[in-house]
Amino acid sequence: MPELPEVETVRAGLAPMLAGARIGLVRLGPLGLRFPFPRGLAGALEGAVVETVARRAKYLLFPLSSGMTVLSHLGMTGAYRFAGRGGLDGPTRLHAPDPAPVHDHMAWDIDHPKHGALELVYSDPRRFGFVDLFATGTSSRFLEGLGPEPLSNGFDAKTLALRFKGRKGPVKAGLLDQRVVAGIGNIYACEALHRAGIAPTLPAGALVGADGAPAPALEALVVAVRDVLAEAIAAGGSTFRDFRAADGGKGHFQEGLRVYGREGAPCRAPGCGGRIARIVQAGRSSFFCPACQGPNPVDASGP
DNA sequence: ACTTTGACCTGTGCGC
DNA sequence: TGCGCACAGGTCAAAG
Repeated sequence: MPELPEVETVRAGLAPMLAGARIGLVRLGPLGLRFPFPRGLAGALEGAVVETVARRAKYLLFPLSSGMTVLSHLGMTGAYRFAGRGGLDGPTRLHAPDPAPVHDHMAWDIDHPKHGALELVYSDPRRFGFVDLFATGTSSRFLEGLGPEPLSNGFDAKTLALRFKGRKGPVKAGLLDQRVVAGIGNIYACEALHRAGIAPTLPAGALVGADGAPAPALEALVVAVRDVLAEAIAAGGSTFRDFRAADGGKGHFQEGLRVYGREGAPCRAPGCGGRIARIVQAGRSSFFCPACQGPNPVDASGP
């Protein structure tokens, strides 16, 4: 489910309640998540103060006063919510989206200097999420090799050209490769390609000139990626199916989606008149407009 | 070295 | 109404 804008929305929702809070009792479900909970997780959390709530790519990071950092990935269906401590009558529980206790897998009692005693609950029906624990200042294996943050200065056409050069696979797969650029998922890959007018099937390497310089379309793609992610963050993410922010609220960027989930609907590009198509690439749906995307922007000046 | 395909799970929505 | 199937925002490991 959650891509960078949704994870950022979760981060922003957690931070005011969690940063500065001291963690009390930690409860971990017996099933674990995608992987078993790391050994020592509860011990690292209990008694520690959460220093900040940070994000890298689609990962949430909780650096603790104990010198450890907890990393959390939401998978497809992971969600955090706050509840009143110890039962159904806490005030924040009222905002929770229909709690389904069988899918609650982790809960932290927390004590915040301003907000008092609360419980932070992680639920994840499909259990594709996972948690890691590492010493602050070292790294997690999940963070190794990640590409640049797409909204940072480290992401530009030059660095993208370096990673796309010679790549024969489709540009859609290139955008989803977290080593190329970190945080883009299926929705925003489709949206960015549409905004840049690039067919998802175009080989990534076709956006790089023989001299390694980025083609104009690649410059456009960088702008499109930054724009769509920034707009989605401003809108609180996309609640396509079941994404919920930590306060239980829905994002509303799905209204701004131009291709994702719109198979058969008219293209929203001004004056286009095409219809959105869906194809499957690498086992995942790609939505695009055959009329205004590609098929081959780089060869426009070719033979 | 690279790219594609399962596998991991549960829930939902659709066609029959 | 009920059943079976396709599909879902993720990543990793194995197979090509």
